[in-house]
Amino acid sequence: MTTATPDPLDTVFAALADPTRRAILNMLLEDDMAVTDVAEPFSMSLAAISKHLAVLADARLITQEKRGRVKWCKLEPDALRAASVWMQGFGQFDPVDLDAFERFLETEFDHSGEAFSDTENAAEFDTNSADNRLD
Amino acid sequence: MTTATPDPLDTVFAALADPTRRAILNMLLEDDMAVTDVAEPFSMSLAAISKHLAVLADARLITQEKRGRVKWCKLEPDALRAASVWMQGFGQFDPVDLDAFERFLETEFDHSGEAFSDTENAAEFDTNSADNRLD
DNA sequence: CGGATCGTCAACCATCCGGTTGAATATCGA
DNA sequence: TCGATATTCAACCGGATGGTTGACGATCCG
Repeated sequence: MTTATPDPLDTVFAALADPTRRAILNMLLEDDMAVTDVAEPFSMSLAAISKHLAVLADARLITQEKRGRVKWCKLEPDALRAASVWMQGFGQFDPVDLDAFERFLETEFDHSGEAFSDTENAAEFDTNSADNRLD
Repeated sequence: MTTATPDPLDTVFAALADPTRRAILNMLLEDDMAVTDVAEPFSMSLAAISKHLAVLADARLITQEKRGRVKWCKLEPDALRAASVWMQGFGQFDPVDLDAFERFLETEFDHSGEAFSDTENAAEFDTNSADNRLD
């Protein structure tokens, strides 16, 4: 709904602030998934996951398309990139420079290392119970 | 305090999810500031700003050092970089669609190539009241 | 048709969050 | 010492969040 139309970064960062939702994004990195399949590894109700997905969709981090009776969830990385670029501004103590960003993408993406921790890919989430925390 | 020791990314993203706090970070990009000076451009109580700063400090986005009776706030970009790295894992997911990305940016950083600095520094914030919101 | 599956909705609950105000603490400076 | 300045603390409030359960509307399939 988003009746108040807040700053897009508000909703993006708020969506990213929840470990369950970040884990969902990691899962969707692999492939598009149905809601039920997204919910499967988590120890929480389907309704809760459905809400999380709604939050992600509201932040435009994912899109959802209903085909038949199953609703497919798809990662939508543009919003993430926007947030990422916002942060890059701090990393380099410089106003955002799209060209520099593009250069960055081209150079840094090829060493396709595992960028994120994969702590959250860990086959069985139980987001509350501190398994997936290392630092 | 942070009694529950949650994932660092939780607190970082949660801290970034508030426009007042992002504005504060932008201000600290310029220079270290005392709490009172941080509060000055905002139309909210000093106590509220003090709380915001505590949130930022808890997320390690800033550090605070008390010299005399004034507490200096200093930007600490390492945490931001960590979050940034996390997000880049998603960036490489796709061939980068810079056009779509740029469109998204425009909804966020309205005018000019000057991404932040002054859009949110605009002499008087009233973060709730829709001045700096355009979408 | 009728039953199983997919997903959301509605109500409810506990907790967190962002803000307020007023009092308290600490330090500076005359 | 006394008053002004800097900052936090404590209590409170309304609204958002994250979770639950149970009922419900669709859709598939035998």
